[in-house]
Amino acid sequence: MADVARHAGVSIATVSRALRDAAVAPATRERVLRSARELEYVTSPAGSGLSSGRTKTVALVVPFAARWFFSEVIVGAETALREAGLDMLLYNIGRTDRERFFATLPLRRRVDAAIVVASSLTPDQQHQLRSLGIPLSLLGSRIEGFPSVRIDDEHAAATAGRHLVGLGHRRVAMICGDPSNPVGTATTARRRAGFTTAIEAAGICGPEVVEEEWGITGGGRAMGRILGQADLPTAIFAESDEMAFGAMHTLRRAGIGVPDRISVVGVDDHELAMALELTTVAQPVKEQGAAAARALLHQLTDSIPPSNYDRVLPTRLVVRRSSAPPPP
Amino acid sequence: MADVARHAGVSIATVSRALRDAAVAPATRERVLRSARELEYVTSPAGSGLSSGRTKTVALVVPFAARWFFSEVIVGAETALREAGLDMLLYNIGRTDRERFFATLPLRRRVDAAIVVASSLTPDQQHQLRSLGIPLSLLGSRIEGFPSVRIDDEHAAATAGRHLVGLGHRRVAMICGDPSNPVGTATTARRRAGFTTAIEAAGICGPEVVEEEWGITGGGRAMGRILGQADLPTAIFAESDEMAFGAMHTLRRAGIGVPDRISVVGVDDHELAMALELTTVAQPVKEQGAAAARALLHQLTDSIPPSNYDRVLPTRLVVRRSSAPPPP
DNA sequence: CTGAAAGCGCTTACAG
DNA sequence: CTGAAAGCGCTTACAG
Repeated sequence: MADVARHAGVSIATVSRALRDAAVAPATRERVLRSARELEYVTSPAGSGLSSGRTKTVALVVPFAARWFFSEVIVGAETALREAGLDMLLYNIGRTDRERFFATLPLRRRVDAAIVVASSLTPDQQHQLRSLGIPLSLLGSRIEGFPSVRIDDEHAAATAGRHLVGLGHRRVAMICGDPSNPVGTATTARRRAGFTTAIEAAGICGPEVVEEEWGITGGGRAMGRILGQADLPTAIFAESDEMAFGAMHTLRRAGIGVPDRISVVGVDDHELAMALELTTVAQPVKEQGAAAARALLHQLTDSIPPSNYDRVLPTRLVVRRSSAPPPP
Repeated sequence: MADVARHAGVSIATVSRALRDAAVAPATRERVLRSARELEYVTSPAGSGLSSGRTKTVALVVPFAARWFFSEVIVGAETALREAGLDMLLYNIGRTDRERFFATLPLRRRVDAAIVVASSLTPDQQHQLRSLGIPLSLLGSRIEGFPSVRIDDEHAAATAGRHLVGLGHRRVAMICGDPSNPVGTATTARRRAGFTTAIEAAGICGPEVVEEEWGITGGGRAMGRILGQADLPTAIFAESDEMAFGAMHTLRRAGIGVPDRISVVGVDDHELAMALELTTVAQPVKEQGAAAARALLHQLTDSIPPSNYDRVLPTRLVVRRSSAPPPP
């Protein structure tokens, strides 16, 4: 920076101002910018960060970066942040490192703001996050005091339920992720509640709910357990497309036609849902990531902490060949 | 830090030393650490970075963060880096922003090292990366002067080719990603070469190669084009499992049995490959991410620039139900 | 509009 | 083993 100042014949204070938006005579700014370009000057984030207190960096905390949902969130958030000139630190904090992460909070002093993707946070975790004293935005859930971006899980699940009921199904089951895994519990609970309500509203007795480890394999196992029963349902609702894929796999191996004998519906609209002809309740995931990033940007620039911000993005039913009326 | 020094009754220099490994009397260190803990002291990365010149941050540059391969790389690298106490900045630089990214290199002064996941880099890009003057490691390709972690793509594809030939197939086709997209070209070229060599070594004339946009949809379209021909192949090799999924989808819709009439083989061992019973050449992706991270750590600590480092991880054929002998 | 100066929070030779 | 001091590269009141 001193070099640039010398080269442009001004003080470093002026260089600093010209490089940002601050008040500088147009001619001076022009000269400084040219010098900076010629010398290939790049501002030192450390120097700038130390004196301004801003890092120009945002943290994105996700539990399972490789799952479809979270990888889409990553893309949406990263794009929006990069466009705004912010860098993104990614923390993939799943089940194992979760406690240590929240206890030590490596974000402290490292970032200006953070997006936390989590369906549930313990009171302790909420407290620790708040103690960071930086703008936060929560993705995937609504928790008192945190600005949030999410979908209406109950409504999404109810949509699936009404679709199945509308097709004439009277015996339905639901496949869910494992509730012993604290990450994601709240989402599961909401989808379960929404689906159950929709089913019962149709005068059908509540769905059987089978819980297995989250994912394709878990979905397959859950379906296997259902098939082990005497009285088979005619329709399955899976908490996520990935669990639905596993269920469809088990059905195929068992020689049970989808949707001839059993219909399957998921949630997400995973890229593969189309290839597998899975009926699903689509949710906009990249958009949720981008919206969470933008919520942060607002807080960062307006410095208005919108703790009541609650953006609920729409879902929509996508009917494909995996759902049809039950067999006669 | 001044607070900690006061609280512990030592100078800030001693606090700084005690907090790292530097030489400090055990009793003093103990005292300092206790004070730091009591005061909930956290080192300021900006302060530390400014005076030491180290950022304790590594960049991970990927082209398509949401694709299976890259999301697995992200997980592998992030875990290894976090264990080493390094933070990871993620840059999702696909086709669109690629030029601007390499021209401006936002990594400058921001990170101590970078993992670049790319199958090909233009000479310009290579030059720009080198100009960063930091340890680099390249994932997915081997380029002169960059330490690299990868698989042997030719060998992987040849394995698939020999498998099909061994089953008795004499008419095979290959589905590849679009070569007009510069990202990934080299990988495609190597797999194509490896597969072709294996096929021709069996005395069969080279495979027909169909190129479509990378991904499930592209794979489906490529398969559609193949089906439009008079003389159908009895086996398909797809550059990736995702393209293979698309191909299988098209085959199912067309009522063509897999593997009864056409066998399908992919590369990756995507989580869904098992559910879809896809024969594939598995590659360890998380491990590649972790290995690339470790290569960086070595350079960072030993300060030995191992530009000749070239780690080639093994692949293995996983035979499932999508491949079988050709119909009589 | 511009500059001189203080200061952000550390690390690291240099002495002792 | 420990401390005083310089300095890393910026930003930002404070003057003018």
